[in-house]
Amino acid sequence: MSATPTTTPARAGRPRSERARLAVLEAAADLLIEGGLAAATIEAVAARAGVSKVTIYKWWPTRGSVAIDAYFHRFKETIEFADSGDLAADLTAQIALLVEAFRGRAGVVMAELIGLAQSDPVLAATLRQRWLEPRRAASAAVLRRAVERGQIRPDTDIAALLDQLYAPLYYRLTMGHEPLDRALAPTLVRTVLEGVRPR
Amino acid sequence: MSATPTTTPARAGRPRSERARLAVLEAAADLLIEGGLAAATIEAVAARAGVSKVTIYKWWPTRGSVAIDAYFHRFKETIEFADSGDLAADLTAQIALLVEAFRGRAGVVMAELIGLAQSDPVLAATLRQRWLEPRRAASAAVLRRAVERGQIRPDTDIAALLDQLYAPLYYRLTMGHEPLDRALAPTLVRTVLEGVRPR
Amino acid sequence: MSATPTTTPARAGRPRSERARLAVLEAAADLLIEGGLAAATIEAVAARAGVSKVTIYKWWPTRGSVAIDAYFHRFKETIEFADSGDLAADLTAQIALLVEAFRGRAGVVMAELIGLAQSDPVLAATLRQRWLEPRRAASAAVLRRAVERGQIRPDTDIAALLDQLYAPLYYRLTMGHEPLDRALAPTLVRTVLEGVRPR
Amino acid sequence: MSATPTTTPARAGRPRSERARLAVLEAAADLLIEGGLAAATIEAVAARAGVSKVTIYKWWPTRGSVAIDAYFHRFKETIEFADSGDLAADLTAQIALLVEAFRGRAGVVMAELIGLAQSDPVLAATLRQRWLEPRRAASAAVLRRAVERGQIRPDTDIAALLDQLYAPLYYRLTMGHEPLDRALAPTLVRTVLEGVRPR
DNA sequence: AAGTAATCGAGACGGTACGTCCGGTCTTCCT
DNA sequence: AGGAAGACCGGACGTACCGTCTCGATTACTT
Repeated sequence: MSATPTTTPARAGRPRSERARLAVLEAAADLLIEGGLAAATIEAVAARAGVSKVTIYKWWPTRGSVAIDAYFHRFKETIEFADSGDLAADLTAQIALLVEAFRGRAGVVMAELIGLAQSDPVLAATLRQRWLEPRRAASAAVLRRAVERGQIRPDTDIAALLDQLYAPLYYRLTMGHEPLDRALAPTLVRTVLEGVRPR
Repeated sequence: MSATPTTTPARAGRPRSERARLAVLEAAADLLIEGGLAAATIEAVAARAGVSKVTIYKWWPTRGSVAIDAYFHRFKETIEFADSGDLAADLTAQIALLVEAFRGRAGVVMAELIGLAQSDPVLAATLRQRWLEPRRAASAAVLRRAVERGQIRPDTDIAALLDQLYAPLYYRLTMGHEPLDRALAPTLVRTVLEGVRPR
Repeated sequence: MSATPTTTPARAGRPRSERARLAVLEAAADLLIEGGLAAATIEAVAARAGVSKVTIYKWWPTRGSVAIDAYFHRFKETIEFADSGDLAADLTAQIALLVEAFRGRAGVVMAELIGLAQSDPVLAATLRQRWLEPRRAASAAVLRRAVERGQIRPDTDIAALLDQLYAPLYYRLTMGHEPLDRALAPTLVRTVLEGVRPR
Repeated sequence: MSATPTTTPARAGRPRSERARLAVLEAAADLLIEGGLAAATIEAVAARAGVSKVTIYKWWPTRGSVAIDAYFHRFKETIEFADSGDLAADLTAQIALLVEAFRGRAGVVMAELIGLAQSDPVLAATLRQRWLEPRRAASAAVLRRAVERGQIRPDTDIAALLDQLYAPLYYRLTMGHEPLDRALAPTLVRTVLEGVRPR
C-alpha cells in the first residue's frame, strides 16, 4: 500500500548469496590460472569454493560461462582509448596493450576460452558480447573519426580493417606459429595505413 | 648390423591392417561431419569402424590426431598457387579459395580442430605442421618473389604480412563476429598493398 | 498490545494453518496412491500442496510421518470388533477384514510403509503405536475373554497366538510368495484353534 | 574343427575379474554389518572395494542386488533339515535355527532387505527365489511326509501352515512389537499341531 | 611344417566428471 | 509467530568416455 520508492524488487525467498557468487568466481579464476581451463571443472570449482554443484548449475548454464565470468572478474581490463588525433600512435598503443595482455597467463586462458567456444555456442556468444564487441566498437569509433578527418579513405571497409589490425593477435595466440612480440603492433598499423607497395 | 638388401623393412609379425586404418578414417570423417568434433569420440569411432579401441590408440596418440587425419583424408585440399606475376590477383585467388573452403562444413570442423588444439599440444603441433606451414610457405614464396620483383618494399615483415592476409579468415571462422563473405579476399589484399591512407 | 479476549490458549503469533495441514495430507495421500511411497517425496508433497518444505518439516519429523498420517487420513479403517461369543467366527471376521483391506491399493502402501520403517525408527514406532497396537489390543481382549470363558487353554501365549493369526497376512503382503486370498482367514483360525493333528 | 569338449565357453575379450567380484561382495557385506543397508551405497561399496562404480553397475542392476548377493556371500546359512520322524522336534529345531539367525546382525540386515524389497521388485523377486523358496520347499517336504505318515490331517493347507510357523518370525523382525525370544519356536509348533482349544 | 611375433576383435576395468535428485537447513519478506 | 518462497550444502545417483588391461584368434615372416 505504501509507496515503495526503493528500486529493490524485494522478492520473496532467501536472496542469492553474494558470498557464494564471489567464492565461485575466485575459485574458478584461481583454477584457470593454475591449471588452465581443463582444471576448472564444475566439480573442482565447487569443491574449492565450498559451494555445492547445484548452486553453480543454478546460476551458470555451462562450464564456459563460469570460466568467462571468472576471467572477467579477475582480468578486468580497461578499454581506454586515447583519441589524440595521431591515428597511427593511437592504434598502435591500443594494439600493443592487447599484445601485452595476451603475452601473460591471461592470453593462455583466453586462447582456451576461444577453444571451448568452438563447441559451446553460449560461450561463443558471451565471448563476442562481453569481450569482442566492446573492443571493436571502441576501435571502430576511432577509425570512423579518422575517416571524418580525412586520414582514411572514405570507402574503407571498417570491419575488415579491424580484422587486419586485431586478427593477427588472436591468430598467433591460438595457432602459435609465431611469437606475440612487442614489435608487432607498429608493423600491423604501418602496413594497413601505408600499404606495402613501394612509393 | 647385417646388411638389409630388401627395400621393405620386412618386419616380422602380422603387418598393420590397411582395412582397419581406412575404416577408422572413414568413420571418424563421417562422425565429424554429422555431429562435429564432439561426436568423434574414440569410442564412437571404434564402434562405427568395427575396430577395437586399442587399435586406434596403437596408431594415433590422441583424439585430435584421429580427427585431423580424418579431416585430411576427407577434405584433401590442394595448395596450388598460381604465380602469374600479378601479385594482387594471385593473392586474392588464393585467399578466396580458403574463404570458400571455410564457408562449408569443413570450416566448422576446422574451427573445432583449432578449438581442441588449445588444450591438446600434439594436435596443435600437427595442425601447424600439416595444415598451416605448407600454406604459409607457399604464400611466403610468392611474397618473397614479389620483393625481388620490386612489387613490395624490401623491408617488409613477411610473417606479419601473411598474418594480415590470412588471420582475418581464421578470426571470423572462430569468433563468428562477421560472416566469411566472398568480397573479403580482394578487400584484404587491396588494403595491405595500397594502405588506407588517401593518396 | 491489544487485549485478546478470545478463550483460546492465546498463544502469541499466527496460529497453525489448518489449511496447510490438510493440503499436505491430501497431497501426500494422492501421491501415495498414484506413485507409491517413492513418489511421496517431501519436495513433491510440498509442491503439490502449495506449501513450503519448512512448514512440513515443522510439523512432521520425517517423510514416513507424513506418509503414515496421510495414510490414516485417507484410509480411516475402523477396528470394530464384534464379540459375539463365537470365537472362531469373530476372529475370522476380523482377519477377513484386514485381508480385504490389504488386497487393494492400501495394502501396497502399507507394505511400503513397513518397508520404509526398516530404516526409519520414528516411522517404525509410529506404525506400531498407531496401527499395530490398537489392533492387537482389541484382538487380545477377545482372546483373553475366550480364556475366561474356557474356550482357549489358560496357558496360551496370547502374543504368539496373535502373531500366528495376523503375521501371515503381513508376510504375504511383504514377501508376495503367496496371494492374499479370501479363504485364508478361516484356515488360519481353524488351525490355531484345532491344530493340524488328526483327532 | 577340433572337438572342444571343455565346458568353458571361451568367450572373446577380457574375462570378468573374479577379484573385483569378491572385493565388491566383501566390501558390501562389511558395510551392511557396520552401518546397515543405508551405508551400503554403490558409491561406498565401490570406494571400499577399490572397484569402479561402472563395474558394479555392469554386474548388478540395483543396490539391492549387490546387498543380497553380499548377504548370501557372508551369511551362507545351510538349510539342513533333519527329518527324524519326530515332527514337532524337527520343526522346532528348524524354526529355532532361524530365530537364532535373526537375533544377530543378520536379522537386522534381512529386515532392511525386506524393507528395500517393498520398493524394488527385482530385489523382491531375488529374495523370494534365493532365500524364501528354498526354505519353504524344504519345510514343505517335511510337512508332506508328515501327511503321508498320518501325523497331519490330509486336508491341511501346507502353504498356510508354513506361514503360521514362519511368518511370526518375520513379523516380529520387521515390526519389532515383540522380541524374537528363543521360547518362540516350540510355542509356535505346539499351537499349530495341537491347537489352543482345551481338550 | 612348425615356430615366432606383431596385430586384431572383443570387452572388462579403474577413474574422472558429468548433470540431476532429494534431504535438511537457512534466510528473507509477508501476513 | 507462522508461513511461502526459495537459495544453499551435502550426498548419492546413473552415465559417458577415457586410456589401460587381458584374452583368444589371425596373419605374416623365419627357421
